[in-house]
Amino acid sequence: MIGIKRPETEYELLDRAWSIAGLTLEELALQLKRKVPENLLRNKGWVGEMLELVLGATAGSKPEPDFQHIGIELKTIPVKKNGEPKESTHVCIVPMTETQGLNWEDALVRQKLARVLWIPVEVGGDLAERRIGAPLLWSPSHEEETLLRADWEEFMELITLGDLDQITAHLGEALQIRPKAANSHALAGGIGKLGESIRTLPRGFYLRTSFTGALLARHYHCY
DNA sequence: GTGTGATCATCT
DNA sequence: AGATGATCACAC
Repeated sequence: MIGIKRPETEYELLDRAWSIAGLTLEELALQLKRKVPENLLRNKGWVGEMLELVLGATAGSKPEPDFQHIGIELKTIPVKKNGEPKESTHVCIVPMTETQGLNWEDALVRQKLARVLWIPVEVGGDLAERRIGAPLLWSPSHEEETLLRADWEEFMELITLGDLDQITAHLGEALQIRPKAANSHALAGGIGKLGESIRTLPRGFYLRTSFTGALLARHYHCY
């Protein structure tokens, strides 16, 4: 069964996600008539792309939630045997031009995180044998949103003031900014210290592992 | 280059 | 070992 048709409701999407829970990646790939790669070294996004396919996400690289018609973003999250995430979670590119007057309410990062379908996938060992976990449909709690917003506002102020050199992955409690580019020589538009246009390294917003780990634990621990 | 899907690999 | 900075593939 290949789920190519997009789910029309939240329930339909969640139902489909539950239907693949427990499958190995090999079993999922078989359903999709794909080959499991040897490893993820040159296929870092492979697991995420398989899940997009089977859940009926519109393949594409548009800067919007995967299932915009029902307001849901799909995120696969690599989890260790103890259930904790192994990696941070990329959310979206960081806007670095025309940022003045940008509100949290309108921020793409808020739109994407407003409702997320988390699909945990085992990490480590043979790629083909890793299992897909139980889906979790999540929206930030009031506390979580407050945290995210505070980080975002701090970052956007630095960007708007041209203080890009002050931004490192050490900043931010829930959200962080790290490079997001083909390589360290890539250039994107930005704002200089004098308000002028500059070229700088493209960056992305990421959720810290501590943040996603806490939200997974909060929802899965009650089983 | 931009933005999607992310994980890799090096440094501390 | 964990986190930070760097990198890989693909569509357009």
